[in-house]
Parts: sequence; structure tokens; C-alpha cells
Amino acid sequence: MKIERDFYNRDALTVAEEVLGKTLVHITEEGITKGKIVEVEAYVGPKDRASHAYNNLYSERTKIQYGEGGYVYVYLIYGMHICMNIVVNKISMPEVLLLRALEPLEGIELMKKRRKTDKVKLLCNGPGKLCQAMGIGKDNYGEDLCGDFLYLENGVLVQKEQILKSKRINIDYAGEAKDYLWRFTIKDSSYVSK
DNA sequence: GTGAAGATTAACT
DNA sequence: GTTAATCTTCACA
Repeated sequence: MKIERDFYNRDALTVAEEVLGKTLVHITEEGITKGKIVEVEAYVGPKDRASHAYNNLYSERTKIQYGEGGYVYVYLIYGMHICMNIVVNKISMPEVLLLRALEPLEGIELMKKRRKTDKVKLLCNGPGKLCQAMGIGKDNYGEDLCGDFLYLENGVLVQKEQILKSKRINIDYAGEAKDYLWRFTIKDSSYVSK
């Protein structure tokens, strides 16, 4: 079942815990790919120096974060990799969840072709990798997750005890914000990023 | 108009 | 553990 708007219109830390175990679905001309979300990070714009919307910075790139939850925020990093985020919370609240890792469920052959590797565990264990495997690019910026081509559906239920909180990765430039425990992973999953 | 830096990855030593 | 690849975005002039 597709997840509805209400799920996304809440604060980032709450949605981050509940989104673990859900299934990301992308329907393209090449085929369908699905993956279970096993790792996310929360970015809360106004008070998070690691966020692109820190201090309520409003720009061409961040404007989608100020809308309703349930939309896709995509950006290019280091000139070569795409990262996919889910916009959450209500209008004028710039909060997003960065998808960092998936467990491949369907369309694995297609993922292998896109990623040019045969090792299933390396298909989606990083933010840039999962976008490549799922066929997500800059064209998906602003896509509605309540639409018909890219959305989340209910997956397995994850117990609270299975959720691990830790420091976010690769944001040493962010000062005090780098110590926030805003990275959420499913304990013992072998598909999380390194 | 110009320049610096980055929510990463893969391939090195 | 270290580094190159590579280009958009933002800040400033």
C-alpha cells in the first residue's frame, strides 16, 4: 500500500524512525525497482549546520524543502553523485531525510546493469549508489511521492529495539551539528553503508 | 563574472 | 588511510 501525505507532514526525527523498513518503489520505462530502507539521516534546516537550508537559507535549490512533506529533494554532490532526500514536515519547515542505504528487493537485475556490478550488497549501500541503482536523477527533483512513479509503500514492521541511532557521516565541516545522533539504521542489517 | 567547497565513491598505497 | 574525479551551487565583487 502506498503511503499517504499525512505520514510525511510530521517532524523529521519522528518520520526517520518510522520510515525504516518501508519500501521505496520506482517505476520507469526500463522496469520496476524496489528496495527496503535500512538507513536514513535527518536534516533539520533552521538549526542544522550540515543542512543546505541552514539558517532558513532559501534558494533555487532548497525551495522544495519549504513546501509540504512527501516531495523529493535531489541534488548533485562532488560533481558526480546524486543524493535523494524525502522532504518532510509542513509548509515553511525545511526538514528532509537523506536516504543512505537500501536492501534491494525487486528489479535486482536492472540495478546490476545500472551499477555495473554483480554484488547485491554493493548495489544500494550508499547515497550515491542507491540513486544510480534506482535510476533516480536530477529529473526527479520535486517529484511527488504521492504520485504513481516514485513512492513509498508499507514494508516490514521494525521494532524500536531494532533501530540504531548514531552520528551522521561525512559532515565534519558542520561544527557542533556533526555530533547529533540523527543517523538511523536497522540493527544488524548487512546492507547499511560503510 | 569569478572562485571555493562539497550530505561521495572507487581506486590507490 | 589517502586521494583523484568532476561540476553545481552559493557568496561576493
